[in-house]
Amino acid sequence: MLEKRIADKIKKIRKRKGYTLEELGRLTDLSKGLLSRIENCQVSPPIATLSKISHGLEVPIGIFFDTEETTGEEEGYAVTLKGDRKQINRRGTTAELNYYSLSGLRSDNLIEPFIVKYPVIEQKPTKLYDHPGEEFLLVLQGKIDFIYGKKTIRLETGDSIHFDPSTPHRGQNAGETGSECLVIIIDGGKE
Amino acid sequence: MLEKRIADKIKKIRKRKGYTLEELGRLTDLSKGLLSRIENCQVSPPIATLSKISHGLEVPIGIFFDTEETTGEEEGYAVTLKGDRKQINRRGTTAELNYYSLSGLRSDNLIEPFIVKYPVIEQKPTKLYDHPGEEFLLVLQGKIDFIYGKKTIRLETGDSIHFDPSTPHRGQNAGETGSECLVIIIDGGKE
DNA sequence: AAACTTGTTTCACTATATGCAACTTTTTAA
DNA sequence: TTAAAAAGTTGCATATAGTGAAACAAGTTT
Repeated sequence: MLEKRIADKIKKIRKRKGYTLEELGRLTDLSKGLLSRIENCQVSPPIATLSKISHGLEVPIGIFFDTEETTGEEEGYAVTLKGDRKQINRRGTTAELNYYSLSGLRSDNLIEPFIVKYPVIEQKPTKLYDHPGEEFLLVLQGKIDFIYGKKTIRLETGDSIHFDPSTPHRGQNAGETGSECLVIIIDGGKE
Repeated sequence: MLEKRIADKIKKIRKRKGYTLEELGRLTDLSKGLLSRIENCQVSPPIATLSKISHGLEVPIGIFFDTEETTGEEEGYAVTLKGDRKQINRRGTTAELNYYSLSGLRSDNLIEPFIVKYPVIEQKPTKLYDHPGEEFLLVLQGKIDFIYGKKTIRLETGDSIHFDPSTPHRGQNAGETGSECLVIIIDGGKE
């Protein structure tokens, strides 16, 4: 029962990361045969083995033992209804901008989606942000002046931009009404 | 290291509950000699054994693992104006669905953003897709029935879902009018 | 002091996890 | 449709976890 849950999780995460048994075997220093038997619940691996696997998959070992309710999280998805978006504070973010997370998934994910609402009136000039990874922005409502390095790019509703966020950047409202953007950030590997 | 932490926790809880090794042995169906070796970190017990211990101590097995340190987490941009979206064909995609790429960046990127337009009338039942990586979908217009494994999830305009695409999935229009979704796909590491 | 409790360790033995290689199944290529 | 390659499974030999009993080394109690 417990082993079954753990086995399923290992397999799911391995698949999500696109590894074969052999590749995970190389990452964990375990034979692919053993990994197969673990995923098929034919053995009860010792802690040391489970630890190797969690390292190979780059997930905290604890998630194998979470007894979380079987919401979508267990199944591998997380829905965020329009009215249920949670306001968040991203590091380095002014209080004036409104960020709403679009994902309830846990931290071992690549995608970090949220909605940013830009008020009509721009307060004090916000500073530019830069960080590793990759970023994508789609204007859902209103229009935006997107500052990227030394350039400013006008983006209207429906326009989008895909860019390297290591260049200092930020958006600011450009219309008579407030604007709304979908933003996707991907962490560039590890920190 | 990990075993040490677990060992210490077991011993601490056992002491707190006032059990001797022999008593815990009776509760768990394990020999006191073994329990001693586990507490002294001389063996790496399998999950099954750890499970017995957690039951005997009446604690959730997860607490042995709850350290929760999250491991890891040119111009460089490409704008796509609303009218300039390029129609594309994704592999394994029926011709009936309309895909529009949102990125002009070169191919070594993580993010693959596009717009999918679902027609009102569903043609022949499309087959489900599965692939490694991660996926995010936001309904821009209309409503969608999102099929994920054996579940079907109704998503209205503004709703979004973040999910593991290794489970077979697909969306289909659910309203009187056509629907439009933003979809972001991330390749799961290797190719 | 002796008797008792608790925990550690040793021994021979059994049960199970592991690596390796052979095998079967699935996927890809042609 | 085949043949070849890749991914996954399984059999076997070995290493390690697990058992029970008993010996040992503490610390308590009377």
